[in-house]
Amino acid sequence: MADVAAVAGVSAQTVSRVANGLNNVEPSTKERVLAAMSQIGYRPNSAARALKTGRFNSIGVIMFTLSTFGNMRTLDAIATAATQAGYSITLIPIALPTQGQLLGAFTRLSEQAVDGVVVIAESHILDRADISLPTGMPVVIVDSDADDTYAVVDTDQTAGARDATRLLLDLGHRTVWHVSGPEASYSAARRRDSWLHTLTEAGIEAPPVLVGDWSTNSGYQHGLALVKNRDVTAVFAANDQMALGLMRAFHENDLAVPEHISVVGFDDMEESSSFWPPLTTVHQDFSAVGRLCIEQLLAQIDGSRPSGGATIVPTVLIERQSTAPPRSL
Amino acid sequence: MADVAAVAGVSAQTVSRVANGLNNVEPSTKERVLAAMSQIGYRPNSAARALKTGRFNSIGVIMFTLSTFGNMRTLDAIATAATQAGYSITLIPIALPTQGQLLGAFTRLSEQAVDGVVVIAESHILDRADISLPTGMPVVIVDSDADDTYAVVDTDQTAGARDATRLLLDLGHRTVWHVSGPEASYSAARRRDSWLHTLTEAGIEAPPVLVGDWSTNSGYQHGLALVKNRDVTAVFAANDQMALGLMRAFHENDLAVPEHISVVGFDDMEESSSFWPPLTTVHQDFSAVGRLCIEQLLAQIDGSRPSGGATIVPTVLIERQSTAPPRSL
DNA sequence: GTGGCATTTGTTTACGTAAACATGCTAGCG
DNA sequence: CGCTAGCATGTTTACGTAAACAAATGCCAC
Repeated sequence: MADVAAVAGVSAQTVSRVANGLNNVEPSTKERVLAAMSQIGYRPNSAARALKTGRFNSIGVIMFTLSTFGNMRTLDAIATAATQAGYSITLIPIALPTQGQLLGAFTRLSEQAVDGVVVIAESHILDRADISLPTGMPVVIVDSDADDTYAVVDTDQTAGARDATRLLLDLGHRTVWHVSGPEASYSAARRRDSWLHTLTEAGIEAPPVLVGDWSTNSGYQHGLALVKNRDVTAVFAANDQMALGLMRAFHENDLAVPEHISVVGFDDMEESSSFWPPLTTVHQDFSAVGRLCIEQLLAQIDGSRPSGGATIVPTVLIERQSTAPPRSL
Repeated sequence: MADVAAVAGVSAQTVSRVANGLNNVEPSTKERVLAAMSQIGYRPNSAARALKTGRFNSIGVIMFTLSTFGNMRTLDAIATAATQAGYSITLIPIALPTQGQLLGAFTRLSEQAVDGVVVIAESHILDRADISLPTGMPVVIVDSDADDTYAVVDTDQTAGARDATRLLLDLGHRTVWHVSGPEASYSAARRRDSWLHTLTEAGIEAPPVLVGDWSTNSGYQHGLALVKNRDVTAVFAANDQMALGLMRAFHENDLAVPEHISVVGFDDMEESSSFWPPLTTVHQDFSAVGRLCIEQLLAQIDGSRPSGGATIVPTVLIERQSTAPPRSL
């Protein structure tokens, strides 16, 4: 900066003003400074700027895995919204959600240059008392328990699972089986609870929960088991990938979907409409989740909003061709 | 830091030494400093540290979209590898790969606190003379043209597409149709060229290229058109999603896969083994690509390696149930 | 014509840290 | 016993920037 100032024949402060686009600079001076900048190849030093202003213009995102569809889409939306607001994204992935890993990530993050944090946790781990973010750091949590201290943004898992279950009941199925996500996942738990509640409310005793791990293969394995039970006419899978695995198992055993068995998923991946048959599923608006995360976080950062409270994004049930009334009707 | 020093009764420099884990500190002193740190809740200021050391311990990633399978997997691998090496990831997404957007991203990045950049470009845009990274910034490019100036890491698109095409020819198909990725994509171009070359080499005149956009739906649309041409017995799609769309169109029109038509994809998504039928495809090792990116970038950062040169990651053809000899055989 | 105000530019300072250098102390050796 | 080497610790300084304050100029109203 000093070099630029020397070339342009002005003070460093004036260079700073030009760099920051302040308007109280004579146009001719500004031009001279800009010329000097490009001549020298001046690049502002963000470290120094951050040191001075206390702002980093960056948002940290802690995730357990990028490799699930929902997390990826959420990250995409967060990144897009953050970029539009002039923030960049600092990504801190955690391979295994062990406590040590998480603690490490938070420590790292506290040393990182971020103005706020989005945690895409998918588990109960945040409840642990021994884990804490640096005091005063704005936080928004996605897809996890809501401690009142933190702001939470999430899809309406409950309504989505209820709609999926009801659809199958309304079609005339006597009961609905459920392939859930893993035990540790909070959204899996909520989908399962809502499914259970919907059945109970209808006076139906629920069949045992089939616990999967979100993967296509776990759906396939449960599908192979279900094939042996000819009473099964309707299955609600907690995500589209497991629904796909189920359908593969059914196909391989000559059980037609939806003629013999109806299948409903959750997520509405881009591919789901091209599965065979096209999958009836619960659409999640990941873009809205990401957008709201940034919105809330920025509000916390500029101090215009307290940290607590939950924001729920509605779901939409998309009926395609994997659901039909049971054959006996 | 000054507060910590005061509480511990030492100088700020000693606090700094403790914070950086230097060993030339008396154990008792160290203990006192650590106690003072946790009492005060001291967090090192990364901006000041970066300002002083010139190192940010962060790697920038410029991407056009997170929403393709390959980009997401690559990012995941990059993030994992970077984290293990003690670096965090700064993400800069670009919604539309227009020149202005890209320029803006590079400008932003040059102001960001990064020690190096990975560009996941998927297009020719980098060739533009008017776009340049800050001089001296280490760069690795994935999935794009190789200007000799930059290091490039990429999947062996050519071998993958050749293997896919050859498989179909070896099964006895008289020709192989191709649904390509979008014009602007470099990897799409290479897969198409390799398909074309393989056919030509076998003395077969290639059918017209069907240009898709990676999406399931574009595969579906081309599939609907292909159905009308009963001569088509084999299709190679440039990614798994388009292959899925193709199969949907074939199913809807009672063309059995692979009995009537064989389909091969590219990518080997997790879901592909559960498509109906399970998809024969070309497996890409995205983890290796990500790992190599970071490896090369870190080597550039510590100065142990010049910037040029390409690294190619091999592919593996995975035969599943979407391919078979043509019916006439 | 003079006082006051707005506008542009310059000067000083501090952000939190780590490198470079300086100091003081202890131990080991002849 | 005195000298030096080595180690723990302290002091000074600079990284690049922007806020706060100061100064210089020009303009307007009375």
